[in-house]
Amino acid sequence: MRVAWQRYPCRRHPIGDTAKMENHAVSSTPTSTVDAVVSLSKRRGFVYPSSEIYGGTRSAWDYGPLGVELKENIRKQWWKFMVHGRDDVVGLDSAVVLAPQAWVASGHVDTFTDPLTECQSCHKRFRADTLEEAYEAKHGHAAHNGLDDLVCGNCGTRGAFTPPRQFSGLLKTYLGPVEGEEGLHYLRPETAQGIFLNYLNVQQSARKKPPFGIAQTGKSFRNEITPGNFIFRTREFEQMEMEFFVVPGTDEQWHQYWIDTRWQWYVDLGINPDNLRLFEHPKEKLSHYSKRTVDIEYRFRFGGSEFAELEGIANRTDFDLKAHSAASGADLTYFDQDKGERWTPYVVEPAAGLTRCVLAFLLDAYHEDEAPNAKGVMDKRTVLRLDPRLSPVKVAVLPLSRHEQLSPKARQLADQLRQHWNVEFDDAGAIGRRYRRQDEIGTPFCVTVDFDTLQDGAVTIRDRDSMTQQRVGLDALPSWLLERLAC
RNA sequence: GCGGGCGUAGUUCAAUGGCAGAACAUCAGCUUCCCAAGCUGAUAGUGCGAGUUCGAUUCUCGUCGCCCGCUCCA
Repeated sequence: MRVAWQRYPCRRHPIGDTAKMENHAVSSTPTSTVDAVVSLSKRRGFVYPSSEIYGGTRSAWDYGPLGVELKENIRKQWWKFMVHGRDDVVGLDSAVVLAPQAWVASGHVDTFTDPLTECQSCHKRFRADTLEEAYEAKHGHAAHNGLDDLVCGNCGTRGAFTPPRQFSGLLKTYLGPVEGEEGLHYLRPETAQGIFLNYLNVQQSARKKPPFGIAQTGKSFRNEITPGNFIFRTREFEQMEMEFFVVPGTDEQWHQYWIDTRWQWYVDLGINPDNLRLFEHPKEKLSHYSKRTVDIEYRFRFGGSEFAELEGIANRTDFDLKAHSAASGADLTYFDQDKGERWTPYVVEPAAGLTRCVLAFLLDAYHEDEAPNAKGVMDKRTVLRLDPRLSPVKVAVLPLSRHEQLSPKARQLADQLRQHWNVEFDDAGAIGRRYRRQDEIGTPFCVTVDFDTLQDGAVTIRDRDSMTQQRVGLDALPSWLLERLAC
């Protein structure tokens, strides 16, 4: 009944000395960080395969007790940074199912539908429309017999293409009592359009004038041909998007501003900048709405590629507002009183993948090092060096033993701290083991109640990163923690 | 969707056409336990479904899932 929790066969990017391991690709069992994180995720309750007891489903993964904390903490930090921390951005939470016309106007119904064909000789897949366009460009006329006249660019076989199949990236659903074309709606493939549809509402009710932004987080759905790489590409995923409306002509400066600002966000939350890079989309491959797009990529170290997209920062120009204005008849222009002009704002969009962020933060935080165990022997220690703002559990309260005097006292302390933070109480097993358990899930502080506590009213605080201990009085404990857990 | 590889406790691995084992992890208990300590005990598995067979975890087929490639781009 269980989904096979198979290790990635990728042996190219083991932990530690990559170059050394490449020379020994056949030796032992090298483990990539992705492997280790996938395994940890299930074991400790960050991420599970969805519908596992039914054999699983490719479309999604489920977030367990620790995963939901991490995901929500990332969302919270994004919102704090992008909305609460700024005077020029406000929030929104629009519906997942919008009026279907919105997706026609936005271009998604057209551009998310690709006629795919496959060469029966070499099984390589192509978009039928681009093949036909290429033929026409080369020969000056359309192919008389359609795909049958075309030669496979990969293997050279002529006329081996299958009839094109329409492949839509949009997930459909049917609303209303009768399942029919009248009820056809789409699940949003991006949260952005909900923002554009509410542009006028927000602009007027929040009394904002460009430059200003509207931010929204939430689920989006895409009928990906091939989901994969753990939670990197799924058909159901979560986004954190902000549409920033600016005066035309200032869009390029704002675009650069958001590229820099978003980069800084990741670094500030602990991502190693060496694992980040920018990727400039080639002009000919830009999305239908974009004038320029720069991705922030993270070194995920998947089998096929080192870096992959974490966030895309696009200059969407006035494409969306103009398209919705034309299709709906609504006037989405802005009247500039200073200039006495009416114009349609340009839009700069930092669009991040929340679920991708979960993976990036997990991978970047994952460390294996050595620490002496009780016998003084060096032992493997797995530690998630998450920024405390992101840690699922902020404080673990651990009685030194299960002695009848310690556990109740520790429980009491845990209940007290729980009013401020997500706190875990654990009295099962040896103290060293419990420290290691907390290391593995990234808990920054462990508070130990011991026999001295009963006398002096103080506890031992153990720091995850420095592996140091210090004694703090119970009265001073909340403020001590508050100072270090600014969240 | 197509091609290739893979599927045994939570994890890492054994074994077998005839009762599926271990280690670690987990849980319970003992120990004034500060970095996965020790002792005792317990839970737990052949992804799912057919077929061949007296008997299938093992052989065959299908299916589901994972990995690689085509593709997708938050």
